[in-house]
Amino acid sequence: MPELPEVETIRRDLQTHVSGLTIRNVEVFDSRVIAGQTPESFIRRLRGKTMMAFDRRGKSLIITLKPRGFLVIQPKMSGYVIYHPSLKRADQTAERSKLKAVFELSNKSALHYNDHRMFGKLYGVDDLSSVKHLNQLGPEPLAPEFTAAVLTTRLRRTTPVKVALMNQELVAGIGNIYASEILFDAGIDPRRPSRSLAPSEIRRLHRSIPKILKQAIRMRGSSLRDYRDTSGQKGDFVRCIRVYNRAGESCLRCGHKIQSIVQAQRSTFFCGSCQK
DNA sequence: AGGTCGACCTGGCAGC
DNA sequence: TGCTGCCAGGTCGACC
Repeated sequence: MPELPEVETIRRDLQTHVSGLTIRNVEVFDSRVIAGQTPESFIRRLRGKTMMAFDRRGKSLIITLKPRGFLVIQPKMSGYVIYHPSLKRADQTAERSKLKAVFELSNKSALHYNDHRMFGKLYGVDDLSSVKHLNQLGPEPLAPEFTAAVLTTRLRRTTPVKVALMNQELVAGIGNIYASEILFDAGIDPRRPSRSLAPSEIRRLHRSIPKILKQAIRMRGSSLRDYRDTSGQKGDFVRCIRVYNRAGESCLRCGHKIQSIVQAQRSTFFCGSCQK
């Protein structure tokens, strides 16, 4: 799915294009994307509300509504949001089979929520505390509070460091691509128990996390398959990827073959020579 | 407490 | 040209 850099890209785009616009109508094409309520109650809750602020927590987008309420979008593996400056009929979009919900806005523009695997969720709530996963998220890795000391505490466990980085309760927003890329950048073997990292290694990791995430945000994220930004464009970070999905290819730093292993049921990619 | 595993879904692609 | 099996950016709950 969209990880932190992709959701942050969507957030910035929406803030630019639809801030202050009112949701005139909502259409839901598959009720499975609506979390915790019927599509009818979701629609009732959102209709007539004005989108005032666009925030991100981890991999979730949080839209603050006026006079009250929030729209939370959790795209998971394959969700993304497209902004259509002029209203289009749903059946005229190229994304028809992926289109799960349409938000018609006050200036005749529209937001389309696409998600072909349908793991993603849309929440319409009055109170953010009712969105359980948001309350369990660890610190934001780009916030000043995310210090090396905080990271040290968070990594005090036996879990392999790659698995720990992907645990949203320890740090919010890092997924499978960026966990591998961050560990390559820091020169740390993903299989190491996270508590075995020396202070100097934690400091390296602590520098690599924002470095890679910010670089990915500048490149507008990674599009391996589904992900698109709000104008339908692919993210460019794929050009900067050094290990993810490169099993058997040469390490761009040392020339050794990139290895692939499975950790916590997810593929991990690393260079056994550069990462110790 | 902390780890692993199946489940949730659809579709693209490699290999036969 | 099918068909089968595997794989995919995430998370949750059941189990050990």
